[in-house]
Amino acid sequence: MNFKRPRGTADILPEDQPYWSHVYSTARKVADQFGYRRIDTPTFEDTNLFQRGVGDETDIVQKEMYSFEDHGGDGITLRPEGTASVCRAYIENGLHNSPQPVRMFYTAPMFRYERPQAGRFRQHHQFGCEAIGDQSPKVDAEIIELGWKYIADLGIKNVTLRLNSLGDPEGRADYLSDLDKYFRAVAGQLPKLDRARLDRAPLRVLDSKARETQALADAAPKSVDYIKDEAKEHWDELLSLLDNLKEAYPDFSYKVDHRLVRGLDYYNRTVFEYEPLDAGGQGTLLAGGRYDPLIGILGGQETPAIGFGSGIERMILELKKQEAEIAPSAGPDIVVVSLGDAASAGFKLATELRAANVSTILAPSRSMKAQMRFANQQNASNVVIIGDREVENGVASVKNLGEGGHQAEVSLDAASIANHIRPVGNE
RNA sequence: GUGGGCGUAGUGAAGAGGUUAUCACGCUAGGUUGUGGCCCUGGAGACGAGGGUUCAAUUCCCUCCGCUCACCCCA
Repeated sequence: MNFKRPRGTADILPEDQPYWSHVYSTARKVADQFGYRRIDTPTFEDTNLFQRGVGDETDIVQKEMYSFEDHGGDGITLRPEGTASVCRAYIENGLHNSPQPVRMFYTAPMFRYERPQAGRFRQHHQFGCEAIGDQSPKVDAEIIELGWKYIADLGIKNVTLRLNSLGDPEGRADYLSDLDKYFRAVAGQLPKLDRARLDRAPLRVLDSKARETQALADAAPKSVDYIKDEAKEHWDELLSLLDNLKEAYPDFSYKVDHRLVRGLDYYNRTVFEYEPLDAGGQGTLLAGGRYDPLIGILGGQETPAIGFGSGIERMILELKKQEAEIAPSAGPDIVVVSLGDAASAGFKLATELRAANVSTILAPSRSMKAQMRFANQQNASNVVIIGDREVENGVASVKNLGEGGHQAEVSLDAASIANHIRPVGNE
C-alpha cells in the first residue's frame, strides 16, 4: 500500500520552486516598498476566533473548517484565512499602542475543506496585507495600489479591478430590503438556485453566474446609491484617489461593479477584487476590503481596518497561463569531478570550496563521462577535475561549461580555484 | 453537497478478447577505466481495486477508489 498526499494538497517540487520564489520575493519587495512589515501567526487558532471573526453563517465556518478537539479538550481550527488571526494578534499584543495605522503582511498556508478544482485546494497559500487603525480612504487607495503593483511586478497582465461599496451596517438595512423587494418581484424569472439564494443571502444573488439572473442583477438597486454621509464621502474620495493612480500607473483602471459582494461577513464600505480579463471559474487573484467592525467583534476597541488576501497558487497558475518569464534556479558554481584514488582529495576540495562560499556539488562516483554529464545536468557553471595526475602535481583542471569550454590548470587549493571560476556565458 | 470527463511505466501517448503489452521523453549502465550538451547500444520500470460475463480479460459489464473539470463557495 502506497501513501498518497491528501486530497486537495500539493507537493511543490524543486522544478516548480522558481515560481514560488518569484512570487514570494515580489510580495516581500512590494510590501516593503509600502512599509508593510511581516507578521506570522499560528497555523491553528481557537475555533471561536473564526466563528466570530469570519462569521458563523458563512460557508467557510459552516462546512469548510478543519476543526478538532485537542488532547486537552480545546477547540482548535486550522486557519482558513488570515485576517482574523492578524486582528487577534493586533488586539492581544496591544498593537493599538504602536503608531497607527499598523501595516502588516503575511504569507501563509490556509486550510479549507473543499472539493478541489482548478485554482482551488484544501491547502493553499496566501499573501495578505492588512492596514489597521486608520479610517481614511487614503489607506483604501493605498491597499488597492499595493495589490495592483504586486500583480504588475509579478508580470501578470490583463487584470481588471472591480470595486464596490457596501456602506456601513447601519445604513445597509434600507438597501437590503429594496434589493429583496426587487428580486422577489422577479423571482419567477430566477433559476432555482438563485431563488434559494434569495432566502438565505440576497446579496449573493447579485453575483450569480446564471445568465438570466445577471441581466436582472444589472438592473437591481445599487449599494452605492444607498450609502450616505460619511460612507458616501469616503467612497467619493476613494474614487478620486484611484483616478489619480492612473498618472503613476498608465495601465491602471477600475470598474465600479455593484454586483461585487464578498462572502465574508466582516466587510463594510470598500470591497474590491482583481481578476484576469478572461477569467473562467476560480478567477479571483486578489480580493479584499474594509472591515471596520471586525476588531470590535473580536473584543478589541473599535478600530478601522482594511486588507486583502491573494492566492499564491492562482498567481502561479496565471503566470504559467501567460507564459511569463521566470528566472530559473541557479546551478552550482562548481561540480567536482574526481577519478579513482583522487576521490578523497575531491571530497576535501569540495568542503574547502564551500567554506569559501563557493557553491559546490560532488559528482557521483561514476565514469568520467557520466560525471561530466552529471555536471551538465546540474546546470553547473564549472567543473573541477582532479585525478591522480593532478593530485601528484598539486593542481586541478578547471573547466567552464559554457560555449567555449575553456579549461586551465590551477593550483589545487580553494582560493585559487574560487578565483578562477566564471559564470557560464561570461568568459 | 451536486453534476460531467478520465484511470496503461516517473511523464506524455499507442494498443488488441488469447504466448515475452508498444513508442517517445526521463532515469540508469556503457560506447575499450581522463572530458559534458548531439549520437549509438543495453537495462530497470505500467494495465487503480474488487466482482461479473467468457474456455480465456489489462481489453466487455457493474461497483468502489482515485484523478480532473464545473456548480455551490472562495484566494
